[in-house]
Amino acid sequence: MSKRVGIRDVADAAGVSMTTVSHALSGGGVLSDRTREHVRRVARELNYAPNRLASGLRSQRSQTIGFVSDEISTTPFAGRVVLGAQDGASERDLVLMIVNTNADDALEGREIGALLQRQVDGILFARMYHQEVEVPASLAGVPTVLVDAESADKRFSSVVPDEFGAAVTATEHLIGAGHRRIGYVCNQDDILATAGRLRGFRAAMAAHGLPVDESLIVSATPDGPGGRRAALRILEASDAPTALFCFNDRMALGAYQAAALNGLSVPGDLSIVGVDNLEIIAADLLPGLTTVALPHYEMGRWAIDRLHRQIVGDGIEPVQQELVCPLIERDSVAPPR
Amino acid sequence: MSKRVGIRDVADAAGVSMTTVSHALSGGGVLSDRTREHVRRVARELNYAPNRLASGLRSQRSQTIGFVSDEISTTPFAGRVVLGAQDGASERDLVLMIVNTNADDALEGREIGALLQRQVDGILFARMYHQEVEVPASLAGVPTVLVDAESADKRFSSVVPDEFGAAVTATEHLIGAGHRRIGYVCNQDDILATAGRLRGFRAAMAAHGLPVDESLIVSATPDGPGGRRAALRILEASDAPTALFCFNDRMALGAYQAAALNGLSVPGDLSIVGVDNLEIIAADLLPGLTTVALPHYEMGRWAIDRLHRQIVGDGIEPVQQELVCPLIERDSVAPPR
DNA sequence: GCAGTCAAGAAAAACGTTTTTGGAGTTCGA
DNA sequence: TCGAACTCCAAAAACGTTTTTCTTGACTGC
Repeated sequence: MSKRVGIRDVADAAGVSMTTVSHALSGGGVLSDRTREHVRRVARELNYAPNRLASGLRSQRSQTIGFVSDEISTTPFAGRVVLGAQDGASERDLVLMIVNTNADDALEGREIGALLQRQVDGILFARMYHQEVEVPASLAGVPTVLVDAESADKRFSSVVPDEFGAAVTATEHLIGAGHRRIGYVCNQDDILATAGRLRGFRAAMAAHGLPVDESLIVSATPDGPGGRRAALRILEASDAPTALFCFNDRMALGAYQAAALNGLSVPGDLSIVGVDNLEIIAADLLPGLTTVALPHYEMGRWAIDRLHRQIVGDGIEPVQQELVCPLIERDSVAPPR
Repeated sequence: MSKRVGIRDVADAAGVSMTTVSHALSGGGVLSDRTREHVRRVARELNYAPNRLASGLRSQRSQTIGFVSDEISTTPFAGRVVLGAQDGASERDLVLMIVNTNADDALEGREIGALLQRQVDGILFARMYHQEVEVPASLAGVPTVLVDAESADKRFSSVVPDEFGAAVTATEHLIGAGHRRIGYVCNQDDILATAGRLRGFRAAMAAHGLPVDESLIVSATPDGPGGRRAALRILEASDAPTALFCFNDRMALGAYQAAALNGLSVPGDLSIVGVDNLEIIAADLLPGLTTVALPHYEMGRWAIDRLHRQIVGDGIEPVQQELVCPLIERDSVAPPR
């Protein structure tokens, strides 16, 4: 392993100047096709790979994107968003620098500083649950796209799931199967997803002329035990529903347990639809859970695409984008008895 | 937002040379305490943050670590490893560049190249399931630590879970509760985890003088349906076991389903222990699943720590490290009837 | 009181690129 | 035929640091 091969070595080997090599490889400048081809071949033979630190220093483009997330840990969602962003980045020869802030403002400031010091060309500011955020002041001059998050400051582009549409899709799927009394296992946390899905549920019911029985809407913590408690409450109603729409798949898992405890079979006695398409739960449940997928991967890709255009293209207007949530049909929905 | 403030601005403002500023901030060189303090205060006032591209270019230290993973997507494990690595990195003022190879060798080569071009100081080469790997030739001269992976090439440090110990812990927990006939819901894939846990299971049984009934060891795909199938097979034995050790939590979820299908209650009629401590499954199951946690977070941290020492300290010997897997007790284990 | 150390800091070189400027040869219009 | 315009490429400056080398003055030991 001798010395790393630099642009100078390529220039010498090809019998041209460094300038010419740079132009030949980047496609810039005016060069005869013959020279360009020649240089490229020599570069390939020498296995030349430019030092991006140097090139970034000179050109003020590091070809690197910062990804700031609040918690990458507990859910597999984070991974999907990151994966989408990475795939998009990879296609554009970009690399992602990922930092995690543990929802700690001081740490967030430090980590963003670390990214800025490394001259990232732009930043993806991501949250793991769809929510409203305040964008840190340090990002003022930096191209930034919000992921699974929205800001009151509309100068930032953002991409979020269409929560309202997701709930409409799920509810209409149940209505389409013939259900008329439908319960909603709701999240008790006051986040944008909660409000959006509840509105969607009501809107879908209304659109089909179905009354919403408020006693069939019960809120709880958005996890298995919460779903179980909420579902049990709903099922003890005198006129129990034949179907349940659950805020997410973890709550749906709880609803399965509640059904089992009440001696109800899914989907025979009770149809269930979730949201998230949490592979690990939805596919492993018995029967498989019909659910509405959140477009995590797509959000990651969309965000990189947008960010990249904001960086290279000039004067692109910011956009607030909502992405559709597709229904994933499995076996937890059937016509009512 | 005028021009970015550089080291030259600090020098001018403090009335010293750039050299002095550099030394004052980095702690190197010989400077009087008075000058050092003065420069530091001025730098803070100006909000100076060095350009890491430039400093990396000159010092050949980018303060950046590459993280190469095969698939960050489907499991939440990846997130835990990354989080551990990030926390470790953050403490040392390092940043992680994360790339994903989708288990595609060509892409892997390209992505590693992208990292190397950006002059990462070292690389974490991670797999999402404990397995044997061939380290790409391009990493030959680069400080590298293997995470959740081992190589025949012992010049690389690596960190993996103690699979054997995990199985021993789980099995002994069941034996300690009084069980003597224990089934093993095994993974059919031939990966290191499979072999290690099976050996651990056998060793623990043998250590307590218990016979291993081969018909109580059934392999299947390592997911919910696989676990269900395997558990059903085991439970149809004439002399059914009173406890099941499952390769992972997803299979354990399948075992719960099998128990329910056989009218067995957990843990009254059947005790179950899993591996992974997949929060989403283990905590949401009813009853909560007792399981052995895999040290993903710890592996990430350990790897960064090791890598950092390999980078700064010279001539550190490579180490193959196994990390212990702690038992997480919930409610799926009880004495046999 | 003089060569030799030493402390403190400045000047300059270096890192590996990209970009700007410049220069030699060719073609072209008048 | 002469300058202008163009083509192709090279030389040099620039990016913002760190590191090496150099300078200056003060202090030692004898």
